Amino acid sequence: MNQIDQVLTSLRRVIRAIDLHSKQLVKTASVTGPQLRLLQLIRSQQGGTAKELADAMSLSQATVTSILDRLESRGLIARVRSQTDKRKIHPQLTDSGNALLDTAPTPLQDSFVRKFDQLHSWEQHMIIASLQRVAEMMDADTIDASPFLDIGSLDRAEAADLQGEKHSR
Amino acid sequence: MNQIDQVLTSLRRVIRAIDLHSKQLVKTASVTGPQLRLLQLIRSQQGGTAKELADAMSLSQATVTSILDRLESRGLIARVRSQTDKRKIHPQLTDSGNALLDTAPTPLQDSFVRKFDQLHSWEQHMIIASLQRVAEMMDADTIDASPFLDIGSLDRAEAADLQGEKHSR
DNA sequence: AAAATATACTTAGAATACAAAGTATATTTT
DNA sequence: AAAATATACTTTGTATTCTAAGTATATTTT
Repeated sequence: MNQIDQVLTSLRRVIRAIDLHSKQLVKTASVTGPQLRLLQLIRSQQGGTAKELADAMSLSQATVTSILDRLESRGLIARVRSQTDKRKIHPQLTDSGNALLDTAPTPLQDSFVRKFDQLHSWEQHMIIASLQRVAEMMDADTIDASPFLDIGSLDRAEAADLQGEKHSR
Repeated sequence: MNQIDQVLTSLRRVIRAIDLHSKQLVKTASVTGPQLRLLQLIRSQQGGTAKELADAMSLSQATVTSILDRLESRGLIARVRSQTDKRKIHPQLTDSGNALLDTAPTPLQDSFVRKFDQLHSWEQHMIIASLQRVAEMMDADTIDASPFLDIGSLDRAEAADLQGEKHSR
């Protein structure tokens, strides 16, 4: 198996594990992974707009809309329209949304978190650096066709940051 | 941002990049990422069954069924039932399926492959090792609730291998 | 040989995820 | 001030992904 195949295969395993966990989560916490993560972000980014939440989650606005729909229909959040700019929505946790968050587990399987915590510090850093490297190499691509990307450059973080502004030009 | 959050965030970025690329791919190759990867596996695992393909792709059988449906309806594959065991399906590439594969790009964006190839060998190995480590730590979880997993053990590869046999017990 | 179990696949239903098109509001240009 | 653009969100339509339940065929037990 060549190296790109190994990358592809292990990523697919990871994606599947996340998905399976999300589906397990429904049974214990009665919310899915993305729903739980969105709830957490609504709490931590108090007063944030739907768009800001989408960016923070690396999801499209359309996807966040549909997750908000489900959370709203279950009474976990409320959509509050901004007074100063009526286009904007500020999702707010309801009491039951807050209550659910207080008892919910992590959005990654506990046993993963436990195992990760037990790794040596250098290995944790290696894993995070590798994941970020892959993310940078991959999502730099999505800035249009990015025809003039200087591959040697080290500060990819900037390119990644630009992503959120794709529509602003 | 804590370490688990960094893992979660970079994974989400990677997943999104893969998804966006898959959607770009439709425009150039008229198949999605999963469809293309399935076609490749059908070619390389000549005579394999649907279940074997699902395992190789780390997908459920139901998902492979639905991807096969779409490929079949477009005439890219044919479902051939096994003579010796009529429960089994052996997907076969049609002529147009073969033709498409010959002209299709890689299932990861070309520019990612190019960038990855340009990394130093040690960095490539570090990335692959990290991804596999994460995959092992995550999908070892999916072996039922795995209540008696020895966390200290190093040979996680075995646990991961068992996954494919989940239904055989 | 009949009944019970197991395996391979499909179907049904739900959540996630996207792009593209649509609507409402805000900002900029003319 | 009117027209043109831009932004924020929603709607529509499609694909992917899962589980759970269903169907058909094979294997094992009784």
